Amino acid sequence: MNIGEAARRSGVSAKTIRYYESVGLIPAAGRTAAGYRAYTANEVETLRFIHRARSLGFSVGNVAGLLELWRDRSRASADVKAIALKHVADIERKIAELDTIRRTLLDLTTRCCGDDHPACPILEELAT
Amino acid sequence: MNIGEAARRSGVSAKTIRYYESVGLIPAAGRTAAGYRAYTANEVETLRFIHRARSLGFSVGNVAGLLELWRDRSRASADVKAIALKHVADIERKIAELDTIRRTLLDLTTRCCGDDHPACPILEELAT
DNA sequence: TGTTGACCTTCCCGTCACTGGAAGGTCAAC
DNA sequence: GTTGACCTTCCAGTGACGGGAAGGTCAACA
Repeated sequence: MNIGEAARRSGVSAKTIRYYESVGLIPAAGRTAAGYRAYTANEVETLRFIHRARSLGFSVGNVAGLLELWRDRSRASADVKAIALKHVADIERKIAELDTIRRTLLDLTTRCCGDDHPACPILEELAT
Repeated sequence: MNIGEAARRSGVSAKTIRYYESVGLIPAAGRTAAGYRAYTANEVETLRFIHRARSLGFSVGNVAGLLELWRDRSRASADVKAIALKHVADIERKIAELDTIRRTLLDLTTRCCGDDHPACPILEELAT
C-alpha cells in the first residue's frame, strides 16, 4: 500500500513516516516501479507500535530501543521495564516542576486584583 | 559592565543575552570603543526580570508582553493576570496529560515482572 | 616589550520531532 | 486529454537556546 494508506491505518502522518525513515527508526520501505514507497501490513503494525509509544511520551530514541526489544524474542522484560520506569521518573520530575510553578502562579494570581489599576504582585515578584 | 558580568549578575548566560537581543526581547546594548556590549544596572534588572519570568515557564513571547506591562505605569493589572492565568491553564493541561501517561505507565510497569523472561505487558500494550 | 589567559565578537551548526511548502512526477477516472 | 489526488525530493522553520570555530581586546605580569 502507498504511504497515504499506511498513514491512515497507522495514525502516523506520511510526512512523519518519511521522517522516521530518514532518521533510521524504520528501515527504508520498498518501492514501486514509479518510486512510490510500498508498505506491508507488518510495517503498518510497526508504525502503529511507534505511534502508541510516542503518544505515551517515549522519545524517538527510546522507541527505537522498545522496537528492538519488541522484535527480540529472547528479550528480558526487565529491559523493557527499565526503559518505562526511567520514563516514569522523568515524567514525575516534570510534573513536580510544573506543579511548583503552578502553585507559585496561583498564589500570585490570587493576590492580583486583576482590575484596571497598575498595582500587581505578579510583576512585583518578577521584579524582586 | 561587560556581558559576562551582566550574565553573572542576572542569571542569564551571555549566549542567551545575545540571543534575546537578536530576537528583539531586549534592545541592542550600547557598545564600547572596542565593540564590547556594555550593560547598565537597569539593563541587568531587566535581565533578572526576564530570568524569573522564564523560570516560571513563560514563553519568550509572553515575557515580552510582561516586560511591556512592567514598564507601562498606566497598565491594568487585569492584563498581567490574564497572561498569568492563561499560562496556569496551559500548565494544568500539560500536567493532566503527563499524569494520564504516568498512570498508564505505572499500571503497565506494575504488571510487568521485570525478569529475564520475554513476556511483557508493556510491549503487548504497545503492539495491541 | 612581549606574552599569557581571560575576556569579547560574529557566524554557523545542532538540538527534538516534526511541519509546511515548493517544484515536479504518477495514477485513475472521466 | 485533462483533472485532481496522489506521490517524490529538498529546503526551511519551529523554541530557546548551547557548542564551537576563528579571530579581536584587555589587564597583568616577567
